[in-house]
Amino acid sequence: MPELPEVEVVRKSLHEKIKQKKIKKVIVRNRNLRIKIPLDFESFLRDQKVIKIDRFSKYLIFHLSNNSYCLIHLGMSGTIHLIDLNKQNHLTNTSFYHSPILPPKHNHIEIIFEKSKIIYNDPRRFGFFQIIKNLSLLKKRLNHLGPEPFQSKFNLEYVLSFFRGKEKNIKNYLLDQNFVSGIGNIYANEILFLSKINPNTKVYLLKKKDCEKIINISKKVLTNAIKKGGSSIKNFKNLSGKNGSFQKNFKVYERKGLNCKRFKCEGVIQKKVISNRSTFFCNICQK
DNA sequence: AAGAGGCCCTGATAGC
DNA sequence: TGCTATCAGGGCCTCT
Repeated sequence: MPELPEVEVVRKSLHEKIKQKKIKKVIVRNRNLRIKIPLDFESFLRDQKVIKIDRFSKYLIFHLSNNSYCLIHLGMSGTIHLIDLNKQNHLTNTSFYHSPILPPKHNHIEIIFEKSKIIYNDPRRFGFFQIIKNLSLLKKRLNHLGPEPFQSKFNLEYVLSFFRGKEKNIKNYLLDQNFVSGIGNIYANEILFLSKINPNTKVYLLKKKDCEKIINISKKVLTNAIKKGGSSIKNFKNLSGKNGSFQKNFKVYERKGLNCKRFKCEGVIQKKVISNRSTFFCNICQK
């Protein structure tokens, strides 16, 4: 599920529902997430107020009342579910994905407030929850991440200087969180299609114009995806109504063998593994 | 230093 | 039907 747009959609809903709420209780059922959850995690969070919920790249950041932070990453399969404790049901008016009936097997963490609770479900356990004690540690923790596509730092000069003399292909760089953060495999494919750039192109061969396109289209694609509520794919089950719909806009992702959607292009979408990730592109308009 | 590859883990699906 | 192989929206680590 989670690239920057999906995480942003989750952040918005969470912020709306639990900001200024006090944590009453925390339950951890499985501490073996990507980062092991320490034994004092529950007691640290208890009685903290969640001041607000931020996001950087694909990370959610809970600001806590004691000036510390809870950093959350959803990995490949992490989802957050909000339960109204009065109704013991999913709140259906949020943008939370997935079925109201959770397979409880992978409900690893619950954070309980007075009238609601959030459940963290993650079958593959590539996600994590981590307490960060203060702002400078938080900055240090996220320091390796490059700018988001929206930031002014992600500009032509930055991109050109990053690419100078580099041998790797462009697909690789869009997925490289040190270069630009927040883009994952789906949006990398979509951005390259809209930029008419072959994912295998070595970055030192890219023209100034190509780099400009990548910058502008990255912003556009992510913004648009956020507007549409993110992308809901695979085993996602509808709640009714307000789910992400950006998957309907996919031009190449999961479209192997289908006709190119570009006006008057006769191409067919190819699928190739590039640096261990499935890569989709048109054999004609992405030269 | 840069780049290739492997690994963490479970579940869904494809192919035999 | 039931087995095995492959693949999945991420990120980190090691080796060369």
